[in-house]
Amino acid sequence: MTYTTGAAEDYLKTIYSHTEWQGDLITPSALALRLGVAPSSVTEMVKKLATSGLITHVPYGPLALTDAGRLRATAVVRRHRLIETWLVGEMGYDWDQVHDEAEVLEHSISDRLLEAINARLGFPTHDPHGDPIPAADGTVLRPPASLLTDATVGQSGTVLRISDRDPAVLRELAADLIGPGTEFTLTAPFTIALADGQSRLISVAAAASIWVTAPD
Amino acid sequence: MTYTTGAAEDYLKTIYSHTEWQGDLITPSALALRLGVAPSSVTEMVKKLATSGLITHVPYGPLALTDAGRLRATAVVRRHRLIETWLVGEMGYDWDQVHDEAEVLEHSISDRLLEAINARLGFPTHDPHGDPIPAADGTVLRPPASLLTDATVGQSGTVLRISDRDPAVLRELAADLIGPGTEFTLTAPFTIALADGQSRLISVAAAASIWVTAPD
DNA sequence: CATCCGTTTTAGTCATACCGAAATCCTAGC
DNA sequence: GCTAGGATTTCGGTATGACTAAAACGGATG
Ligand SMILES: [Mn+2]
Ligand SMILES: [Mn+2]
Ligand SMILES: [Mn+2]
Ligand SMILES: [Mn+2]
Repeated sequence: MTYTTGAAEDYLKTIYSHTEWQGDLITPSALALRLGVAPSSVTEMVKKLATSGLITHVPYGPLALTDAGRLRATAVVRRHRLIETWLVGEMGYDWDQVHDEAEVLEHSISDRLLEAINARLGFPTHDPHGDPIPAADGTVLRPPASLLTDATVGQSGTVLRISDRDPAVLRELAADLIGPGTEFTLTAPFTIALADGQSRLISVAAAASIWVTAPD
Repeated sequence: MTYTTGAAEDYLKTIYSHTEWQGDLITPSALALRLGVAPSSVTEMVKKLATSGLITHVPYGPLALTDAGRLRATAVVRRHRLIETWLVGEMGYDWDQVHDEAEVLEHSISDRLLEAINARLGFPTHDPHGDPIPAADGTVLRPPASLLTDATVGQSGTVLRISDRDPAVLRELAADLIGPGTEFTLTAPFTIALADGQSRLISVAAAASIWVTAPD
């Protein structure tokens, strides 16, 4: 019933994250791939999550969070991102070093401690990677964004977020002083001009991790 | 081999804690009692811990930590107490509210984060309850202490630590402004006179939780 | 030397999270 | 419409961890 192991939370988070920037519902096979487990493992967990009223699932169809599931998922995401923000803001971590620690702590920190951290940080709205921190009620403020790899030459905009999946990418961009808020113009695939006129060559891996303001 | 689940850490911690102030080795039945599990459960865990080289155990005899086991145990205690100190010092917790949170986090926080917390706190030597924080190498500085219930009338001394087992006791003492460092003279079982001349009536439960400097 | 208490053995339970192989479903393309 | 092939589920397991009651055992004590 009140089934909330760390594994279940990770499934919920992954289901939620898939829709967060990609838009469409996730399929069991995509979920298996993302989590690095066999499809049959997904089927099993899906059964438990559906029984607990956290997702809906028509057999052979894609997965969708229920309201309860979305609330639980955003709660985990909220923890993850607040913890990351805290590690960078107060504990001396770099933005490429926070993910693993947050991945563990998001399952064990109490609500009370989380809110204490939140208050200390001054109720931040975004984590170090530019990801919005869901509110306690599950609300998320997320502006339209598109990948730098989908941008056209000449397009200008602002970096909104960097996927924190690949630490090497984060280090590359940190060295280039590129992060959320950076204003740019794409001058070639993938070279960008910064506001101060400097030019930066971006690796393909990095470009595929950078989400920017949607073009007009 | 490198067997370190949360449960195993709790067994090690409990074995260690028993010797910390009581002195003698713990027996399986005492351990079972303290942990709230059946004796057969202890036997099983003891087998695993012994196989992993963390404790020594002659059948039907008491339990003793090996050097490796003691190091692991003090490491967990160190985490527990640093976390408690941090919760009180920076996160607005009262000293009767930190135990449960520390009980969970002590198993999931990383060494790196622990050391960052330690540094922020200025490398404290004692937790909010007056318990010494073991060093990273397992060293513990612990002055001789005895229970207030064992003190004789007229005896003077300083409160060294309060057992954090019972939150109600902690709240009682906080209301009386009694804590580690409080100087006192025992005027009756259990009334103490404080340095400013004020007198305090101490409940039996509280007196049995207060450790004071050993009499000369 | 018998008794009895603490300890261990035995034989299980229960929960969680996996997996591969086989069966089944669904649909896109013919 | 039919069918092949890919996705999904079912089925039968494995593995681990933590726990238990009941029975057998051992050893110190009276
Ligand atoms: Mn992250
Ligand atoms: Mn992040
Ligand atoms: Mn404690
Ligand atoms: Mn303490």
